[in-house]
Amino acid sequence: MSRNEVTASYLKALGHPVRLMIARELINGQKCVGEVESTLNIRQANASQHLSILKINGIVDCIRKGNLKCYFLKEPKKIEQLLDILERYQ
Amino acid sequence: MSRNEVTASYLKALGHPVRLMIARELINGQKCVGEVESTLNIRQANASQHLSILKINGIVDCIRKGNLKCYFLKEPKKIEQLLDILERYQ
DNA sequence: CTTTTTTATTATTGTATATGAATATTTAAA
DNA sequence: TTTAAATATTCATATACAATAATAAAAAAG
Repeated sequence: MSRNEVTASYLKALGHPVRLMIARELINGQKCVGEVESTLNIRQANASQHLSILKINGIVDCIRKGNLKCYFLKEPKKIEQLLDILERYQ
Repeated sequence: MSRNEVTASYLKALGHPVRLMIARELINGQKCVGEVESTLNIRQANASQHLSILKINGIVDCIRKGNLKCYFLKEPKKIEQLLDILERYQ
């Protein structure tokens, strides 16, 4: 994939209301799948699917913590900066 | 649309390789549809459709110049900053 | 006016995406 | 080692998106 395609894919991954909201939530710290599920009020499978897309695109990563799998932003500052720019004055 | 949805839609509009490339091209100044078409080597209808999506999402605007319709970035600095952040170290 | 140039729209078709239900997998706890 | 809890995957279906061809519309030039 070219750099343009990689960037487009990254933007596309963020360009879904549920996934964007997940990213927002993760700014405040890591969350396990169940927390994402209940915070956003979506189905378990759906949360897992969206997290998978974010992971594939390098937006999040995860670690297992016992029973749970905790997802976190790989580059939280980057996400914060993006949102700052996107929503400044909006 | 909520702020989250507006932002997601904006990201989604940019999250297509052709549209992202159009945005890149427009950083260097406005282009008419035919120029976009030939620069990116895509069909006329396709260029027009992608430009329409960018316009609907507030990424570009256009002015008629005689025969032509010139498209330009509404917030070129914003696009530049986004790309800077997205592609820093990539 | 008619013709040409440029851009937009429509219709079609194929592909991709999103969601939910059901099931499988993984890990920890009993 | 079974059972329960958490997460992932698969499958089915509905919807959205992308690209093309064909056509329409708008403006300028002749």
